[in-house]
Amino acid sequence: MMKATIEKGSLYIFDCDIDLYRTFNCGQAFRWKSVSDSVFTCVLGERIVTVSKEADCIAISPCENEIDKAFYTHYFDLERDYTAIEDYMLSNTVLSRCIPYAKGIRILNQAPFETLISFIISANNNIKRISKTIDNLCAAAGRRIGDTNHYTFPTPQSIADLSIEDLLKIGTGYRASYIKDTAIRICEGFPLEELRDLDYCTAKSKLMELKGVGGKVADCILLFSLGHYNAFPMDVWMKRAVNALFFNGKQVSRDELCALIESLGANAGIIQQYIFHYARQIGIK
DNA sequence: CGCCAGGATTCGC
DNA sequence: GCGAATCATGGC
Repeated sequence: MMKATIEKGSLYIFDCDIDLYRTFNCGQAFRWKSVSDSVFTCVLGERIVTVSKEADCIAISPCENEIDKAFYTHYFDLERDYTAIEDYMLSNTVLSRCIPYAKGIRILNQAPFETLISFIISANNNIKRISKTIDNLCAAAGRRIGDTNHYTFPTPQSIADLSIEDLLKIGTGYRASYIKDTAIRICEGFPLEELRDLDYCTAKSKLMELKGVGGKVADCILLFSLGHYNAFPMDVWMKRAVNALFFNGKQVSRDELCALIESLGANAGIIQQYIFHYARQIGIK
């Protein structure tokens, strides 16, 4: 059990080996900004959240009550035993290579609609520009918080209300119509939150009904916002990493890939994120 | 400048 | 069901 206390508007978690930098920069989230080496900030829901770490203690604010604490516990996936996952990886000759580069990553439980739109934007795009485009989208259609430079992520309706020209100006490129169409589908009642309770394959198929959502983007949404930890997103980095790490550089068949993912078990998606970050850190080719 | 990016869609077979 | 062309655009 994690040790935690709420004090003076902050939540303190003790004996926590999360690596904040890796967690916020491993390609699962696009809006966290670093204030310093150990302090990061992001808008979550309607408020500006700040997280810092000193030794093995992380501080999260604002936190006023048990409801806030429960939100952060879920968001940062604090109840999961990541040590067990990392120990499993260390026991595997191939996976152990990722640990020095990726130890301390947590899979965040992000807001599904934000994750959906963010990963539609991610298609055939680079992480720097994805972040910038999302920031533009928030400034254009989100709500400004006080007189700060922070904005909430837009509601489905406020994105649906944007014109294609607006979305192009923001920098979404050819994904503009996908974003608008998908936002409209959500407004019309697409059961995004309910995908959490469906089995993985059914939830993935349902997501892929949305414009701009193919298999890889669906896996990202399932893994980063809907609790499907077996989802295993395969982008260009992961393809290179899997080829290099598990198949000695040879091309992989679909069946071989499925067998590999299956062998990684219920936490395959979490392991995937460690591999992904490793691949990017070493600049795998 | 040319190539790349957490790919999806569309089309032809 | 599978390969190839196409898509918009900043980063490097």
